[in-house]
Amino acid sequence: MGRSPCCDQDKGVKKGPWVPEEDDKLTAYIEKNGYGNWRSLPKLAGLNRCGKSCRLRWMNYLRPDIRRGEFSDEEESTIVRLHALLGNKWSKIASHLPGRTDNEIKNYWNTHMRKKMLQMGIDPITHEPRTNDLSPILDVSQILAAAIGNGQFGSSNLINNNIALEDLLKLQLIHKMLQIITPKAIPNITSSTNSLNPKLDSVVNSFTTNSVNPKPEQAAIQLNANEPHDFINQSANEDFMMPPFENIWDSFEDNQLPGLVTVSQKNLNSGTGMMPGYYGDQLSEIPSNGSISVSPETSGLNYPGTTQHLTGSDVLEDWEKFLDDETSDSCWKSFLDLTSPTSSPGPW
DNA sequence: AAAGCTCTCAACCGCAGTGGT
DNA sequence: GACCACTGCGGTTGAGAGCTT
Repeated sequence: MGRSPCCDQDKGVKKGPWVPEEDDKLTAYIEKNGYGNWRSLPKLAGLNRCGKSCRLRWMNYLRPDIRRGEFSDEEESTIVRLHALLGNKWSKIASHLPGRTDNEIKNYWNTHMRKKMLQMGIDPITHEPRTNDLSPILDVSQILAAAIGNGQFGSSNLINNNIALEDLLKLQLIHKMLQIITPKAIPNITSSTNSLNPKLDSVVNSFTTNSVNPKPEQAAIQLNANEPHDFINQSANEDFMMPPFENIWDSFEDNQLPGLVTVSQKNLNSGTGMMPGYYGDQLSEIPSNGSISVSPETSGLNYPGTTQHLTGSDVLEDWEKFLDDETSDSCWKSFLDLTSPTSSPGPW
């Protein structure tokens, strides 16, 4: 429509907070004449304001039926109900709350109720429980990052402790998977440790990219083709630094996860233990329609014991089975024990 | 006590909708 | 149907009050 703003032709009109004299003038005029033509009202009322500003002041502040003060519990629940129904239609919500203005409700929502809902774990937009609230899992990652950062992994303790390395890799794996599922909710972990030990890095890589899940010892032997290294029996005095968290994973291509890290003694011995949702060492993304289209032919890999999944729910079912499976039971039990706040202190 | 930070909310801005010509 | 005037709405801003360090 290309219309100029209402105040353009009222050059020199006052802006900003209203003073009591202005309020009095506006109130007196409207009480005597009523309101109708906001554009001409300021002149008639003797105000150096634009009509829009006068209307807003009257509607949001001076109107005699304005109700001030705290919102009652009943008003709050009405707002929540109506917001769930109408969204940010503040004027419509206000029409159900006598004496409250759209501006007041909007402000109250943005400053109080939004916060309250977030604290309750409810998404203030959808009014659904927040499914992306992964703070407990993030905490695990934070523990890991802190452990790496404060140097607890910077000693040979880790090297002499396969359990610790296993647990570390489990954490990494979970973190990476969560990043793929909800990349926005799971940020990259940045470690304060910047010096990357290429030896250990290659160990971790061979560990995690090997689809047959080698024992840590085997991985250590493969550490460097040109320079075989006794990783496990490395001297306690040798300065080993854990690679920054993200470096371990940056070596993988997008949407591609490594083969499963050894998860239990049983798996260790059998060399099995593929995670559901994997096609060999390829993880296919679950598209929005829930169906997956990766064939073993295209991936070139097909491992015994893995299922071909057609839908996202298949993958989830397999995950459930995997998590319930006694073969992985000990792995997850020890992992959960390790990360539980009530557990005895772990390797970090 | 003072400086810095956070929070609140009145007011502004731009745009969409509506009705009149 | 095109244009214009006006109203109403929702997002955003910024001054000042309150709180923390």
